[in-house]
Amino acid sequence: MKPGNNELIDRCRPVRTILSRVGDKWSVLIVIALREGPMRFNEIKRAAEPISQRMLTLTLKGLERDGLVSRTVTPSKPPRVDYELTALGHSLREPVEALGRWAFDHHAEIDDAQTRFDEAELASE
Amino acid sequence: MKPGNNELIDRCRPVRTILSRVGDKWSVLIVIALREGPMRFNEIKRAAEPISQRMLTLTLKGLERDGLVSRTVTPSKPPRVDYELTALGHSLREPVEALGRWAFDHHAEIDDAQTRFDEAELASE
DNA sequence: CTGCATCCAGCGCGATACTG
DNA sequence: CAGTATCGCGCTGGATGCAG
Repeated sequence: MKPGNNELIDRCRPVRTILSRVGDKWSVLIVIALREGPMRFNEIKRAAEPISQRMLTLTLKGLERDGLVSRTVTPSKPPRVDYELTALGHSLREPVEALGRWAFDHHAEIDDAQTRFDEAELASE
Repeated sequence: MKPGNNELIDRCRPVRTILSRVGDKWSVLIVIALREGPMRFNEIKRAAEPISQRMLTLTLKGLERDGLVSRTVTPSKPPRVDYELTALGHSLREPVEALGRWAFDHHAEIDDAQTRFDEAELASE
């Protein structure tokens, strides 16, 4: 086996971890929602509808743990919590938006491919 | 509610679909493995270790359905099946590799952030 | 308003065994 | 070699209720 083969996996390990963040159901949506400035919990919830409260909490905590989002509590009454992209979070937007553009540009092709595939499958059954 | 809010979701819907492909556990690994040319089923399996046979089959079928990978059967004995990136599949490599570079460049920062977060969490318990 | 705890259904995915 | 079929566990994620 050529050495290159195993390096593929090794070099991809950290990448895979991050891709699962990016690929999870809500992370990207939240990162994009926060692109123009800080937002409060329920603002994000409305912007990212139909996210459930539970998943918003969990996703925000994950993003905060990864250092992509900062959380600021203002202990007023009622309490106020603002979320904002960190510098790291903003730097992630560039490659993510590139992927978004790709998706936008090609989703018609993908739809077509899927339709053709499904029809071919039906025909052979 | 401002109209802008819903556009966010609507414009992201096709994007989200594609992000789930990209974010799933094996798709990207396979796309990268195929970057230099066609490979046979078991070649990919070895390159993408420790993928299970089941997941390789399913992932390849998904990629084929999306038009990212083509499947060519040579009915010899034993049978031979080659998988290869389509033009669409190759075009996906660019944004994916950009994301990969971002992940590679920043995974140390993310590790640090996670460590700090986890320590802060421990301290407060 | 913000967020955690609990319960619960669905299915992603791995292990294993079998076919052409 | 290249799949398909089946089973089962664990995690994801939704609904609801409670707390600060």
